[in-house]
Amino acid sequence: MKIETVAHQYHLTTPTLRYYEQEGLLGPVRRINGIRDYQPADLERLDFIVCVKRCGMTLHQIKHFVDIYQQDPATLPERLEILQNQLQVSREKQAQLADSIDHLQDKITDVKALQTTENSVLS
Amino acid sequence: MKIETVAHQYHLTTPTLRYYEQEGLLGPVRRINGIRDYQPADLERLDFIVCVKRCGMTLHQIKHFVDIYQQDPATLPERLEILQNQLQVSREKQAQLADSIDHLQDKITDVKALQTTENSVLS
DNA sequence: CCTTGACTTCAAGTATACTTGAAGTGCTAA
DNA sequence: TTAGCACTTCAAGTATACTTGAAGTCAAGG
Repeated sequence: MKIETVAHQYHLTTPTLRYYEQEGLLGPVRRINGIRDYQPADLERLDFIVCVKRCGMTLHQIKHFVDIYQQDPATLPERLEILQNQLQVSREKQAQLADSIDHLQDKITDVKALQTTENSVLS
Repeated sequence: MKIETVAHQYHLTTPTLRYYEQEGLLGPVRRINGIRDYQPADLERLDFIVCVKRCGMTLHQIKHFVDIYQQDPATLPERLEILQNQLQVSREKQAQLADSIDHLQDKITDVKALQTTENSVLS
């Protein structure tokens, strides 16, 4: 699969994909002419990248993970620890976000009340 | 209330508070000697800043909001629109985060399964 | 054949949000 | 009174994540 197709499917830009590659997060094979050819395994990894990035992992941390992902068996405990750690962090984020959304709703209610007051003053 | 106290209470640093002020998000009164004195109204605004920042609003957007907040009544519809817009964005973020957390949990299950396989191979 | 458009590399630029450093002022407690 | 700490300003530096620009290659269609 070509870079443009991948970019489109993942709602990314082609420079972003090249940037991720430059940072060591991806490494699609190349055709003879140098053109990137994304394989299913690359897309699977991209799924993971998009997922953990949304959870708040930095590209640097993601790189470390994909690095140890290669050397398989010995790194399983570390991989588990990283993922569990990230899960905890993400859950905290989730709780904070839920809280902030509540506050935002309260604020909206306040503004709506103010608007009503405004209208009654004008009438 | 002094800057250090505020920073401590909001889990921010004093340079961050000064930076927010520089960006026009806050404007605590000063004592004669120039020292910032945060009033309850400033803390309320800081509550709001922390809240919408967690929802994903940029400092730039926050500044715009606090700017129109001053000139009160005419800006009520715009304020409402901004808040409602942000609420929608935040809810999308929330949904994506929930989704990513699910994937993360699946990944953890996978790694745990791999570890068990590893163990059974070794035994 | 030659233009068009997607691909390539590499370097430099941008946006956001802080952080750090230098240099100085002023209250407080030994 | 003097040491020390928190306060001040202003400028410059850092981290993260891209984005943009320049210059060039290559395959397909008119």
